[in-house]
Amino acid sequence: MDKKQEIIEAAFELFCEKGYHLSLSEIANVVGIKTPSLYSHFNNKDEILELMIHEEIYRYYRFLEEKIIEIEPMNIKEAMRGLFKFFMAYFSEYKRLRFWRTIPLIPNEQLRNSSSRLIKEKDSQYKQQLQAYFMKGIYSGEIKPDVTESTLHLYLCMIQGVLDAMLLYPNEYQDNIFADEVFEAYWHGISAMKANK
Amino acid sequence: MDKKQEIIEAAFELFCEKGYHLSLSEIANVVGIKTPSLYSHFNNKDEILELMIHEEIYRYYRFLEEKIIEIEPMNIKEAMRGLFKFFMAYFSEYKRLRFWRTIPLIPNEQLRNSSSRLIKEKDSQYKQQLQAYFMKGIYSGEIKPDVTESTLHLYLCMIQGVLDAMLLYPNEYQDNIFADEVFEAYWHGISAMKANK
DNA sequence: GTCTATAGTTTGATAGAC
DNA sequence: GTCTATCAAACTATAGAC
Repeated sequence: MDKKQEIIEAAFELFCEKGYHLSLSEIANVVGIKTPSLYSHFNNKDEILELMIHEEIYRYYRFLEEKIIEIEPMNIKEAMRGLFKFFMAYFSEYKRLRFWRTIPLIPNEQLRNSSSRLIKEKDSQYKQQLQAYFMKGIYSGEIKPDVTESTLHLYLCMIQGVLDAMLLYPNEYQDNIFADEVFEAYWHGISAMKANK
Repeated sequence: MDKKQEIIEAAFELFCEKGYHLSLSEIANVVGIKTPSLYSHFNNKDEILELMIHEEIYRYYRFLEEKIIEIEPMNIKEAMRGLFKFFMAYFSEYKRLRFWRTIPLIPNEQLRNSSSRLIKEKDSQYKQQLQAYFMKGIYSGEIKPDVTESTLHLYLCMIQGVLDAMLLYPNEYQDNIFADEVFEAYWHGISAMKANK
């Protein structure tokens, strides 16, 4: 494999574990070279981190876009459940949870900002698509007609909240029973159906 | 003021900003002494951090317990809204948001575990109280009778999710309009009242 | 309790041989 | 591209004078 890519992947693993303060010597050790050799591929530490972080962000949103397309033909409940399960599946790898939670806490302001900005851009794109699906669910009569778009925000908050629980209680929320029940509680609140026990 | 306490408070500020890798020289600088003088008050860096972190955790849950008692006589909607607003008020100080989000990511395993354990203990206590209030709301007819206790988990997830948005988008979600609307969307889903638009 | 001086380690980064 | 040798800086921590 390309050495440059190997370095980036090692940096990813270490970043998930140690955050911004991963050391170049650890990276070099993982890929089997000495620290100064890293400088044949990158100009400095931040360049490695920036490339690695942006790569994972793009990768994640590529997955998400695929999923968004996949759920498009479904009815709104199955679509929202499917997307919910996508998040649970992606973040069932604990290191990914740590990766995303670490980004807003990066001490290097420039790197933190460039990463946060990229996430915001991508976020607003897929949320617009989601918004459209949601409205369709209201028009089709699957969702109660009197819900506001804040109900979609509630959905997204719910997802973040479940991920938080998974971060604070690793091992305990792996089975996803907790997550599934929270989703059902959410759906129960917005469903137009009366007896969907 | 007690020098020891001054050190702890300086450590808190710096921890919120830089996480575990705050340096002793920065702490010493803030409180106006030289680095080695810190060792007259503490045995090592981790001891400062552990004391500081545990102190803030206790402080937070003391506030929370007070609030829990305060909302007890209210009807369930006002109680849940009041508690929600408590979280928003406490975490409107950005550094506190960073403090709590940093804890699960502390690289020092021992410190991370001792802190996480304390949080879990305190969490389970207040969640039991909250559970009791919630059930009361169901029995009193304010909450739809067919909701499960996962609906309470949804409430807690919602709170975490709103805080996440505040962390990723500082400045933008300060006004709390977003937060209030999400709460209303939540309540709308569980309220027994039909036309509470 | 606070200081100066200092030890011992690790870090990110560079120079230059091969 | 990778190495050895090396640098300057930062870090936690200790010894010992006052």
